[in-house]
Amino acid sequence: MLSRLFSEVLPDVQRLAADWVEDNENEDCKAKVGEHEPCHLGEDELDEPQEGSSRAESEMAGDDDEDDEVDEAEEEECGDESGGDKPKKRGPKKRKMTAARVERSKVRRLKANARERVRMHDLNSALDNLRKVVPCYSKTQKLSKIETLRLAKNYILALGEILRNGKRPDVVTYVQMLCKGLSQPTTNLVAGCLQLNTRNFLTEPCSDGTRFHMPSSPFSVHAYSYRCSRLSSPHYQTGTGVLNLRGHSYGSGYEAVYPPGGTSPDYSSPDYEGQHSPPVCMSGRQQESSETDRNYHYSMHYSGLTTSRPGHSLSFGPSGGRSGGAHSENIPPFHDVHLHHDRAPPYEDLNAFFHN
DNA sequence: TAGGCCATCTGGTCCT
DNA sequence: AGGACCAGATGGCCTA
Repeated sequence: MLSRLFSEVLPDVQRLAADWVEDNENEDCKAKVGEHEPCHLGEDELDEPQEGSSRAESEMAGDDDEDDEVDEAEEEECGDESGGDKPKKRGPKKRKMTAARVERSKVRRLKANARERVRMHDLNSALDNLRKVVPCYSKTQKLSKIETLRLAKNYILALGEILRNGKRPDVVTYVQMLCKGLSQPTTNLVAGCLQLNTRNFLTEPCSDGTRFHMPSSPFSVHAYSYRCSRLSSPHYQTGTGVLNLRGHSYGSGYEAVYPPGGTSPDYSSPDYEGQHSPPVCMSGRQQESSETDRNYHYSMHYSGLTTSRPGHSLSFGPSGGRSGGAHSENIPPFHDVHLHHDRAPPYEDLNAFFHN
């Protein structure tokens, strides 16, 4: 089902991400699959097939007539005289389980297990690709499968909405769409990413002197890489990279993707459907290699500054948005912010950072 | 220790 | 017949 989703909904996204991924993780994955040994296969169970496996056993029948002369007793054992309260099974009479047949069944089961492992690894690779193209990506702390799918769905819907409207979305709306149905940690994560992104829109002057590059296309996407050690652990706070979101301290570790927005997410807004979340870890610990840094087209580095506004919504942006707050009051200053402003075509812009 | 997430095994079903 | 796909079961790992 997941693979169908990917193939139907995200073929382009996957293709774009694949270039970046395939040389790395896919190869590793395949290698692991190849060398993986079937674990705990339960030889005993295979030697004595379970009752439920009768179909499988019968499937492999037909090519071993040479075994038919074996024990008549076995036939009674696995015959269709189920007796008792079990309904009589229809279909071809089950062949008796000879030693050779059992052996073949074993081999077939092993092969099926190996195929299943490969299939699941492929599926996981696709999920990894998907993680890289949804907002908030971290190599060190992956979103769970279900959260990745939910966020991807919301992201697609949000982008589709942008396409339909042909204009920049309100950040509040954007956050709401992205966070719909997400767990609290993921909601916090996405919102935190958006907060940081919006800040940079406001604080980082563009090369051409303008305050913020607002491409003509609504698809301008800006990504920032943060550092995070563990998404599900709210207590990872290190000396750097911790900021506060809705009264909680957040570090970073994630790469976020956003359309440009002018207003802030307002968690106190009645429109906000996401759950208000407990603190989520976004540790500022510099865990990843400098090479990883280089790989991210957009990267953000900031020193550990924390704002504490318990019980308050995010509030930033020059226009104030619904929260109406001035970002300078709520946002810790950033140091050494690296932001690239590209004027690439919409879709290139959208995906550019995934390949850098 | 409970709960969440995950990988793996397994049998059933469908398709080629 | 064999492979792909699916869902249930199981056990391991991690975190609160």
